[in-house]
Amino acid sequence: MVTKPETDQPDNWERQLKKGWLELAILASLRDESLYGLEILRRLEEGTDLVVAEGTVYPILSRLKAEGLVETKWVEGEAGHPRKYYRLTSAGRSRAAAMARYASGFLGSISRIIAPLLAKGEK
Amino acid sequence: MVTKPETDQPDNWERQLKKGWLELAILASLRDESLYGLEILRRLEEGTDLVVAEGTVYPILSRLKAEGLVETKWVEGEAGHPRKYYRLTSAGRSRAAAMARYASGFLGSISRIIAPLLAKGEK
DNA sequence: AAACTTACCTAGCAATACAACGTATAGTGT
DNA sequence: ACACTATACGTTGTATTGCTAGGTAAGTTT
Repeated sequence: MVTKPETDQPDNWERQLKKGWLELAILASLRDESLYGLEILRRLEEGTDLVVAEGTVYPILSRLKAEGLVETKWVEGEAGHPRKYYRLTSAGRSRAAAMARYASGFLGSISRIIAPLLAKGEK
Repeated sequence: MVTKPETDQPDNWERQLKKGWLELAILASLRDESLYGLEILRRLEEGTDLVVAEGTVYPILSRLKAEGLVETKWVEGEAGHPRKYYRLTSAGRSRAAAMARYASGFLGSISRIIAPLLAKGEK
């Protein structure tokens, strides 16, 4: 019989809270400059709580391209493997702005909800 | 040939951004009082941007109970159908506090990310 | 030429949210 | 007695997401 952890994924909910926000984070990281895949990944690790794996970022980038929110350009040289640089399209820029506006309201709601839970004494 | 909307679900990403946060919102709504299913749903509609359907709330409540985060009590009278009241357990209270702490940091990250996107002129 | 590094990509799986249904109890109208 | 409505709880199937665990490709180092 295998000792199988039943509810022993104490940070499962952490993963779930991040769902959907990666798309916004990636679009936001491309606002001012073109970046390539792994570079985006590193920006997210440094600047946010959104630590992700490669297998997470690339599918999202493919999706964004399929939706016409970003466009790509291969660049050779500089490094071993050629890099695929991603750039926001105008549609991507609009989407990023719309998501940011929605997110702003959403964050306000959540802030109000969790305020009482953050009071000292609640552990 | 069918006229099929390709990327015409303009608010699909809205749904995705909410993923995972309902659990926190529900736990938070139960902090001070016991509520029953539909009452929780109405609180969320009034107090937050988290407009949800019944088919969304009940499975989550079942999950929370299975995890031991809430406990239930049937109450008859008052209304037609007996109501199932949900109450936080001590484990649920701890979880709510932990999620709130994590969420607080997460909200900060997202705020920093989207700040440039909210500047006027971005539409 | 073998090993390492950087970079990109692709199944298959688990978890979530939702629409659309179904069930149960009580009250109201005729 | 019968249909109708309102309230409340529950379930099934589908679409979407993110992740683990692999694989491919190009160039540099030893």
